[in-house]
Amino acid sequence: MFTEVVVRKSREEAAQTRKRIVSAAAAEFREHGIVATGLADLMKAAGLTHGGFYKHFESKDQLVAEALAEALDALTRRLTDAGRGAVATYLSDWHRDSPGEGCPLSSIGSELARSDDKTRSLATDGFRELVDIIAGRFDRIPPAAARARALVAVSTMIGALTMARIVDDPKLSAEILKQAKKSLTD
Amino acid sequence: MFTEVVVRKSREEAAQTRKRIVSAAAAEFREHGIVATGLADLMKAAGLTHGGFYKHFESKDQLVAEALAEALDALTRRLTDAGRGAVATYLSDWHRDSPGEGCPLSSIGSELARSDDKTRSLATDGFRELVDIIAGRFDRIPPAAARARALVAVSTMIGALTMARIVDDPKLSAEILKQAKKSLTD
DNA sequence: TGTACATCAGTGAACGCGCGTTCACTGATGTAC
DNA sequence: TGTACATCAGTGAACGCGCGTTCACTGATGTAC
Repeated sequence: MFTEVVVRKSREEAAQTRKRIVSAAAAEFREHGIVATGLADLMKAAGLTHGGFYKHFESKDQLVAEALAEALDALTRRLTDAGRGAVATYLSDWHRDSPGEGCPLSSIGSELARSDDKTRSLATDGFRELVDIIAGRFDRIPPAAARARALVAVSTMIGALTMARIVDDPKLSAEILKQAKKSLTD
Repeated sequence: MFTEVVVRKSREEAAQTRKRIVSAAAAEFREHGIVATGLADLMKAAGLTHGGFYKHFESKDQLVAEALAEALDALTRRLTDAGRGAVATYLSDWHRDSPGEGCPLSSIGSELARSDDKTRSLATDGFRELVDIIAGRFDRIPPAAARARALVAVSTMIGALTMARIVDDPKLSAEILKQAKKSLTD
């Protein structure tokens, strides 16, 4: 009969709660889409009730921006760590099958094009960083040429991953990833 | 019989109404996203009230499928007509600035990956057709190699168009389209 | 040091609203005889 | 042929539901003295 009605957390715990919400959002948005994900579901995924949301964020849009930033940050770190295997990592079966943990430019790309200024600005920064990482792989050609090639390579990676997920034929899906990998891994 | 040959006005009008709804949906879904587009808005765009929707369709999902089919059909016709200019047409400023009239794989790509079987199957067919059209451009190499190259080329086109729309820097957006065009138009 | 009080993270009900879907109804169109 | 009836596209109200957001409240945490 000891129903715990309210438990006020310390400030440190509150900061951790905030991070938990952002992480849950980063996963849910990428998995189910931004518009299709409700705040109540999101807060539940973070282990909270929906009413507390506005103690941490001003609006859903603000959370979208922060979740995108976290997702992009995790991606660029992962690809930087992968080094020469960055392209292969991006175009892997694991990445295709784990939209909730992968590149947001692919999993919510068409929704990002319709998002607000802050979110699009963060997406732009993330894309530029991806281009830089891939350009670093083309170290035998001049930087300007490497950047130009990387711009196309990243576009190919994003398009290929998106299509590999849309397509309902596993063989075609595998072929898309394989050919894209092959063409980008001279 | 005579009555079967003679066009019955009301039924013909109903058939036209149906087409108008599908066309309005094809535009609205591509412009604002599938989930974000309500049936009431859609029917209004087609000049009707929302109640009549289910006289023509079983569900929103069925309309999504038909609207996607129309959008893909218009795209493949446009690119076929463009001939050698297919890639340039796809990666044009006009296409970037007209998501409601262009390629659905780019404008609603991430939503299609979460759509039902019928819709994903249609998207798969559309993608295959695009690959065939682009493969036709590579007529100096063996068909199998041309197809492999086209698979990557179409992925690049879709990824580049998606990113050109997301990015908030007009110069970067133009550069994405330009470099993708350059790399695909040897 | 202990005590009084202010702060504020989190709860759960409630707000107005729009969603996809259903339904009774209308009235022009199509059919039967 | 005209008349009676059936059909059905389209209307507009209504359904239950979930949305983003607001709010009164709780009670542990943090602060002042």
